[in-house]
Amino acid sequence: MDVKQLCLGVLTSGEATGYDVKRYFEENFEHFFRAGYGSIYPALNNLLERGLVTCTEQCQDRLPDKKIYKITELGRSEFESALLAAKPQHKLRSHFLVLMHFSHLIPAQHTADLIEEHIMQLEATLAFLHQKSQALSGDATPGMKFAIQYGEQLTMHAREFVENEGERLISELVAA
Amino acid sequence: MDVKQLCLGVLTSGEATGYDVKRYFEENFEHFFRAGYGSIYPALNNLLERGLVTCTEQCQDRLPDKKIYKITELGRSEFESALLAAKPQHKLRSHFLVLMHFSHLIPAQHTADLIEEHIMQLEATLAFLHQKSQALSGDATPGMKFAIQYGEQLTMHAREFVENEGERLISELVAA
DNA sequence: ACTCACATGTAAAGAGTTACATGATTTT
DNA sequence: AAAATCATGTAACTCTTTACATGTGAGT
Repeated sequence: MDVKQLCLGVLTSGEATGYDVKRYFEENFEHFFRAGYGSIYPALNNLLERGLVTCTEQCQDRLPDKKIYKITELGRSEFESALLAAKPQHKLRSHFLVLMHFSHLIPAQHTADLIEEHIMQLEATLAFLHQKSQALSGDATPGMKFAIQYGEQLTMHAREFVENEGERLISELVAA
Repeated sequence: MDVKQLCLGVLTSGEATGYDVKRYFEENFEHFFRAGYGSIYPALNNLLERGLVTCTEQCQDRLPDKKIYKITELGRSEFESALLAAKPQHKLRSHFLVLMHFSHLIPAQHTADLIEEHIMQLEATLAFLHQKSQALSGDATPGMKFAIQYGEQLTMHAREFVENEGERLISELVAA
């Protein structure tokens, strides 16, 4: 499951430009898989070379040409194989927790600031996912709902933990 | 916050060999930051070159020589600066959620298997963190406890979510 | 005047993972 | 007899991030 395959996956729900694919990533995968233009555009060209997608160039009045990508039958079966072969990895990479682990080496105020910043980030994510979750339309599949609600619930619990235990942590650091 | 800096951080709590550093990663950072020998050994050599650690070679009877690394004053201040400069990123990368998002493209049974596998992984992590959390000794700092308990709590909530909503997801997929 | 949305890409650098390579000792 | 623990490292590969490079149109 790399960016190439994810782009293919995005294209299973319809034609899209590289720009559209990026937006799809942002709107649906933001909390568990991110990709920038620097990996999406090369990925689409790679899929094109391998015949997994086709590309139609559409000239636009004053804007640059659009390249509209469409998945082929080969691409669709390739994606389905990839789904069946993929291992369900699930990994957190948190500098925030690294910093908390070493919080005895920094001023307590700095730790407090980091915690507050982290809570604000969690709240932003939560606001986004909550709105997504509320706006789930009929064409969202059960799996898509599951992925969004997973993010929503877990982010909620993370905020709760960090709010409660964060305060305790600060007071213990100040006391010491 | 890369592997080099984390190695430096590990060495703030005492001398260690590359092997020891790896073990420290496994026992303390497993749920939020992982590193293999392939990044740890080169990292330690880099720190040595930059004078942030010193190295004492200790011959052993029948085993290969040990290289015992120790942080220098320069290393210590470098690490503290790194802690102050680090951004508290916190990112999940989940192929599991990708697979759930696209679960309408695979057999319901496969989704069920993936969910079960994920639950088992969560339970393994939970068992590990729970034991860690229970065994927290007096020399664990409040920050270290925070990082472990964060993992424990969030993994617990994740398991709860996946157990409940996973079953609902499967039944919705089967119905469709 | 500035920023956001639209639109596409490349190149270089940085980071991490995996496989390879070696070998003794202890435990199962 | 096999696997786990101790112990170090390299090389190739994969992957991602960041910066660069360019430009219009609409809204504030």
